[in-house]
Amino acid sequence: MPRQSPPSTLFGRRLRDARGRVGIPQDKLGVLIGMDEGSSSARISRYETGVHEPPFVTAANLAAALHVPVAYFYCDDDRLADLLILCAVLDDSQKDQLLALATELSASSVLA
Amino acid sequence: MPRQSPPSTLFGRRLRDARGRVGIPQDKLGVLIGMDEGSSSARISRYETGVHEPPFVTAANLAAALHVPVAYFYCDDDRLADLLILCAVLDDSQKDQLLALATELSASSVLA
DNA sequence: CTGAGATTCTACGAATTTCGTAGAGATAAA
DNA sequence: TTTATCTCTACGAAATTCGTAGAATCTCAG
Repeated sequence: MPRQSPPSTLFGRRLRDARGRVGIPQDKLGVLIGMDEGSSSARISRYETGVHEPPFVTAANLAAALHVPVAYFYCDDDRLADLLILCAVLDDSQKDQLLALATELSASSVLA
Repeated sequence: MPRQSPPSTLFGRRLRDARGRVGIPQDKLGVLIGMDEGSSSARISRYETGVHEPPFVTAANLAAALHVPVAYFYCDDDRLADLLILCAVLDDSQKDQLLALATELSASSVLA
C-alpha cells in the first residue's frame, strides 16, 4: 500500500473507512460507479483526502457500491455512524423496534 | 405563506421539513448561520428547491441552527431520518442501548 | 538490488457549479 | 389598495470540481 494522506474531512474519513472494509482500490471503486477509468483514481483520492467534495448523487453511488447508507458519509457521530451501518441490514419491522426504543428513551430524557 | 416550489432533491425536502418545524423564514435562517442578509433568502431557497447543493460546512451550520444531526439532511430512508432526529437528544449510554438492540436484531437477521 | 506492477496523490488549465444582485410573484393583513 | 412578508429566479461573477498527466510510494518477484 502506497502513502496515504490522512483525510481532512468527515466525508473523506468515512469514505476511506468504508472502502477499506470492502477492500478495493480507489480506481476500481470509481469505475464501479461509472466513472471514466482515466480519472476515477484522482477523483476518489481527492474525496478521501478532503481536497474536493463530491456532489450528492456521486456520494449516493459510492454508498451503494460500498453497501452503506448514504447518510453514513455525513454522520459526525461515530456511534450513530455505526448504528446506520447496522440498520442497513434490518427490515422495516426491525427498524420499527429501534424507533420504539428510541422514542421511549427520548421521552425519559425529557423528564430528566 | 407565499408560493412554495416542491423540493426536487432529498436535501431540499429534509431542509424544508426541518425549517418548517422550527418555523423561521428562509432569510432569517440564513442570517442565523452567518450568511449575508442580502443573499440568504436566495441561497436557502435554492437549497430547498434543489436548484443548488450547499457545501457540507453550510449543511452542518444549517443542521446546528435547526437542531437536527447533519446526517439527517442526507438520509434517504424516512424511518432512519426519524431515528436520527430522536437520537439527537440521547446521551451516550442511551445510544449504547440502541446500538445493542440494533446489533442483536442484525445478528438475528443473518440467521433468517 | 532492480525492475515491474499496483496504489495513491497532486499541479494546472478546462469545465461545471454556486454565489450575489436585483427584482418579480404570491399571500395576508390593515 | 397599500404595505409587509416570504419565496423564487435570471444573469454575469466567483468559486469549485474535473480531466489529464505524471510523480511518489510500496510490494514482490527475479
